[in-house]
Amino acid sequence: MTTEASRSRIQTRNRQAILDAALDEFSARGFAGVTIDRIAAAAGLSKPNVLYYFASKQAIHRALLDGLLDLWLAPLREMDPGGDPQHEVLAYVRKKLALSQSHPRESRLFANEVLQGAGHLGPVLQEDLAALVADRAAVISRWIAQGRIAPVDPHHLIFSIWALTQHYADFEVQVRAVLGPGHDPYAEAGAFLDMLYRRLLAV
Amino acid sequence: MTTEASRSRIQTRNRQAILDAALDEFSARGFAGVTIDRIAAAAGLSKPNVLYYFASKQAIHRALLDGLLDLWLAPLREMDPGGDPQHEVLAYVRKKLALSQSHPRESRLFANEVLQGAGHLGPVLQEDLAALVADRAAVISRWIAQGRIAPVDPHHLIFSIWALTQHYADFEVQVRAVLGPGHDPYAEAGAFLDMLYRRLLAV
DNA sequence: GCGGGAATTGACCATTTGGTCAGGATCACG
DNA sequence: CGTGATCCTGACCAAATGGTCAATTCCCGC
Repeated sequence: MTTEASRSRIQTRNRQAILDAALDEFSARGFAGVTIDRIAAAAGLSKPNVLYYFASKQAIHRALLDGLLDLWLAPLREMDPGGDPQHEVLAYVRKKLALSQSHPRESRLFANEVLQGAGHLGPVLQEDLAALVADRAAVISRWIAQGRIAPVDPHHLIFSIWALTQHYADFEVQVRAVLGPGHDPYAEAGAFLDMLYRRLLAV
Repeated sequence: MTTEASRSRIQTRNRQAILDAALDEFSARGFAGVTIDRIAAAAGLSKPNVLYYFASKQAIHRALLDGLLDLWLAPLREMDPGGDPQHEVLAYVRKKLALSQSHPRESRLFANEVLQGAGHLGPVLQEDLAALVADRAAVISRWIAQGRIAPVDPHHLIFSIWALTQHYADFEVQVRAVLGPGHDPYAEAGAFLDMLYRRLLAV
């Protein structure tokens, strides 16, 4: 097993360059649309050298996908069952939107993957993801039962947050085409979503 | 120019079979992930025969994309500026959700395309789409000015409708993984979205 | 500064794939 | 039925691509 510490400086640098280049490529073209040559060029390496660090194109893709779900779900994990319901949901929305803004490539990689049937993510989705959501949905249900937020379907509330926040990363070209220049999509989205969830959840 | 009427029965049938098979494939794997052979097999034809009907793989893809935007935007076009604001928005949401349910492949094809930079759709997006949205945003702004719905950013209101409805088609595997069996995602989504937009727009 | 493992590469290979083409089968129609 | 146009196919090609490998260069600890 190659541990993180056991890697030389060159290893670390080149592996990182490859993963970064690959994230660019895969998120913008999908798995099949990418060639190892492109990744190599973008990383400033030769093709055989890329294959010296990763066994195959698949392996690069997998390395990228591993851990992606963790990053993606972190904000949901951070939702505090003991906090103020309305504040917790709004905080989640804001964090998720910030994630779309700071990690649009990851968002698109994820979208590409799910869109195309989630081959590699499939099992993880049904286990980890479903479990986490079930847990959070239960928390939200409790808040509703206590009359602290308005009644809504907790699952679809979560879906709505995913859809609304990821939309700005995944459909960025469309958003920009529609808004035209001179707009800050994320700033406007922040205000809009804040208002939306305030009104939706107000008792 | 080959007009619709000038096509023989065989032409019509085979072109249709090819487009249908290609829609399956492209929506599920993206442009690069599809081979002409796969399309041919799915359509029950040989590869050269497919190329007898379409000049290239690109041509099939383009044929699919042409007209897609029209289908996609039809419900927005149907929004009646003279109607009741709240009813018009809710009707739009319902139609768009119904479209996701009845045409998930088209939704995913569109998502794939936009996600990957909208190469072919790009120009159309900036012209037709931007113009239509600008027009509808103006209508919504008027409704707000008249105090007939609550104040919201019209552009982001429209984005939210796209995001929330298309999510159920584009991320279907995720939605199903989270909900588990025994759920009717679209029925639940219909109720949820109805409530969401009622609360958002209530004066 | 040197020895050995790590890093890198040019050349190469097999397979896949988009696309062509010449000819054969089939159909519509007089 | 016959004939011309439409429809279809097997065989083929060139380019692209994932991946291999032997040989070479580089780097780091001694």
